[in-house]
Amino acid sequence: MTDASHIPTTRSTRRQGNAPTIADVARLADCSSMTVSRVVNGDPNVREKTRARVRAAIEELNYAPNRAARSLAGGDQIRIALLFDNPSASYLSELLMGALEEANRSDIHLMVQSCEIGVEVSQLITNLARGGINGFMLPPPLCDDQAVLDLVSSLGALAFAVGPGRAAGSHGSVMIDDFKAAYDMTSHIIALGHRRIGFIIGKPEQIASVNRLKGYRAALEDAGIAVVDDLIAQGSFTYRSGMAASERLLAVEPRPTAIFASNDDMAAATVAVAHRQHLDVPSDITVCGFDDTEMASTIWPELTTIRQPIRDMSAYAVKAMAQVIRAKRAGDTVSPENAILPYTLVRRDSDAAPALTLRSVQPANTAGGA
Amino acid sequence: MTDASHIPTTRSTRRQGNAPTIADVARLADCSSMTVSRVVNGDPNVREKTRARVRAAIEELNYAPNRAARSLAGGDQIRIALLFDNPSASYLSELLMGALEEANRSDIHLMVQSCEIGVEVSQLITNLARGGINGFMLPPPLCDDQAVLDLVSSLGALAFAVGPGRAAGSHGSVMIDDFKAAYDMTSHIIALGHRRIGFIIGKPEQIASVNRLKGYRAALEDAGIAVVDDLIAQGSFTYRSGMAASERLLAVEPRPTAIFASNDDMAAATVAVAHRQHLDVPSDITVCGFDDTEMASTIWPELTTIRQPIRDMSAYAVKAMAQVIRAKRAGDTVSPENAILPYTLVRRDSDAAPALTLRSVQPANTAGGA
DNA sequence: GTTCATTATGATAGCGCTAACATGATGCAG
DNA sequence: CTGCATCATGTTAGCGCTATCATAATGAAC
Repeated sequence: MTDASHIPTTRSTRRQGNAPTIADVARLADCSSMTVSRVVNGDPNVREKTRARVRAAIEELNYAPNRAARSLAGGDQIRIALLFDNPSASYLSELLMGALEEANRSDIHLMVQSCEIGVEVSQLITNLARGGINGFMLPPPLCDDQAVLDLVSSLGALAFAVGPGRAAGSHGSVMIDDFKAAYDMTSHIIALGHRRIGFIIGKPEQIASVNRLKGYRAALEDAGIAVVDDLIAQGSFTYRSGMAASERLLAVEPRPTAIFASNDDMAAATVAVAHRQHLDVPSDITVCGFDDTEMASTIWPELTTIRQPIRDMSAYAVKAMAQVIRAKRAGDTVSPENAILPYTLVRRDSDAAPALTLRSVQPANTAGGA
Repeated sequence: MTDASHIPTTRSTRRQGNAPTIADVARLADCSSMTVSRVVNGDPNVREKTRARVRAAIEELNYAPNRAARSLAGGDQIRIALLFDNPSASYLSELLMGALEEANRSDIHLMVQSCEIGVEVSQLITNLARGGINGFMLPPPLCDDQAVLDLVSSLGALAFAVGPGRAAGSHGSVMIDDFKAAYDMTSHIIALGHRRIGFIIGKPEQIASVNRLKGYRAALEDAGIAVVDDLIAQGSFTYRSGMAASERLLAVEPRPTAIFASNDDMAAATVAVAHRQHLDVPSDITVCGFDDTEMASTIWPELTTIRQPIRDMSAYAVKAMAQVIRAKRAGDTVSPENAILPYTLVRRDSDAAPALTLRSVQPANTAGGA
């Protein structure tokens, strides 16, 4: 038999699909595959004319680079694990969407890992880190756990907190300004004309809770409204706790005309309790939430709330992590960023001016408090 | 300069991290990398002794195969797009978890794509298919859209429906038996002693709605209970529609002692309406839902509902799609399966025996209906 | 036109793995 | 002990892409 191995077969045995390769594009554009690669990756050193030819060829063949090959050849594959303990579905799906999208875009291998917090976590993290995970993306409550953060660092991996209570130093983080958001929401309620505004605190262990409470207090003080302790009730972010807290709040005399809960579940519970007492929302009482979870826009009336850009946050996290990891590999020492992303106050149907009293229409920025 | 290229350098220039490769394992286990590959992939033709040595080496080095390299070399890379339009977060996150996990396990490239249903979808699908996507995983409402299904098939890709109203022929599907689930739930309520059981129908376009209604009717009939049209109200799966429907139902005289809503949002709305009318759930009225979304276990009382194994369903879908795609490539013609996965009736705190009447404790399988 | 710096393109060699084939070891019939 | 099937292992050649270096084309300066 004669040697036929050098005859250029269009498709080798091992080729599978019919997806065009970089070589196909190169052939059509009459250049080397390297040039195609340059065009695809935006290398500036390609003549405009060549670039156009390559672009046309890509278009014609409907070429898309093979990710596996790319990351193999590229060499600096980045592996990030997204660990989560918080089972809130709406939070999680937003988080996933942002992270997946960015990971896909930047050819980053993203592992999604559920884990129960506790003893197991450290084992899991250790295994993952030794298994080649370069970075850990940590949403709450994991990101508020210093032990977890330390463990990740000690394993030489990068920890990145998404939505932590406060930005810590050594690792990176993205978050919103909880204080300012709560301040804004409270100010919004005040601007509506309310003076007796109840507040439901979140789980005390989560630092965000404290910041939100502080924002509420600061807004009242800045508006010259006395902070009444009876109008502040402890909750724990659950619906049940929101029911108990709002029952307490609604029993206070005179009744508050607005209640600002530290998250949407507790706000939803407040609406339910108000309804049971035949109080209309918002004409009898304004109820505002925080987080803009699915609950907020499901119930009726839909809640005015603070929207965290969770999707952007997780996308940001992935991008920032990749940057840091690459820099680390290159030998540079970059200190990871601690970014603050903008929130939005989403106004829906659960807030209104208080019913009885229209005294002091202006924001009342004048007198001192109690 | 002398040729040094054959000197076995431990790390070439292009190696990046320090992750061990198959070659490292082979060296340590004193065999060829091919043998390691065989062990990793479970090829039976490896002597037990060798296998043990390789296993030990893998353990020692903490070796994990490089996915990119694997799928590059393996050749038959499978690319699946998960298209979704339904923005329900809890559904989505479950769906994602299952799909991601399975995709990860089986080295399948999963693309997650949000899309608005309508004109755009066909463009998107066309682009994806021409861009090398082999299969489309379609949750509702996409999977009930025959045009979408047809388009995917016509592009030579595989369509796979997750939770469609009915199993269609040409493409694959996973679903639960909506009829049977609704039948079971209704029977459960009947077994509790209820006779006047209201039902809230889902969106009429979704085929599942019809099946659930049929299940409800059948259970009543089989129990010898007359189906009363006044006790059946149309909803559309939203909270708002659930409120309107349950208000109608609760106004019927004599009042139903139980209401079975076709999904959890409408059931939650029913609870809210009942509470507003100072009806206790479940002592005054039993309320049951369907789907076991996050809402079901958030509100108080937590809802008795039907749990779809969404995670398992999406994992199943990925696995089944991979199988079919591989078979197709191999030239076999497999007709994709239409699987029915088991649901569970999750009993929580929103159901109880009816208050006043304990007549007919037994299921009453006797007399004919109206 | 030569020289050098710059820019544009190409050739080559892998990235880490597995398919396909080749070879070596083993067993068992004759 | 030869012959042949069977099992166990090794060799080789890619998968599709990019890093790296080499080379060719271009322009600016002398």
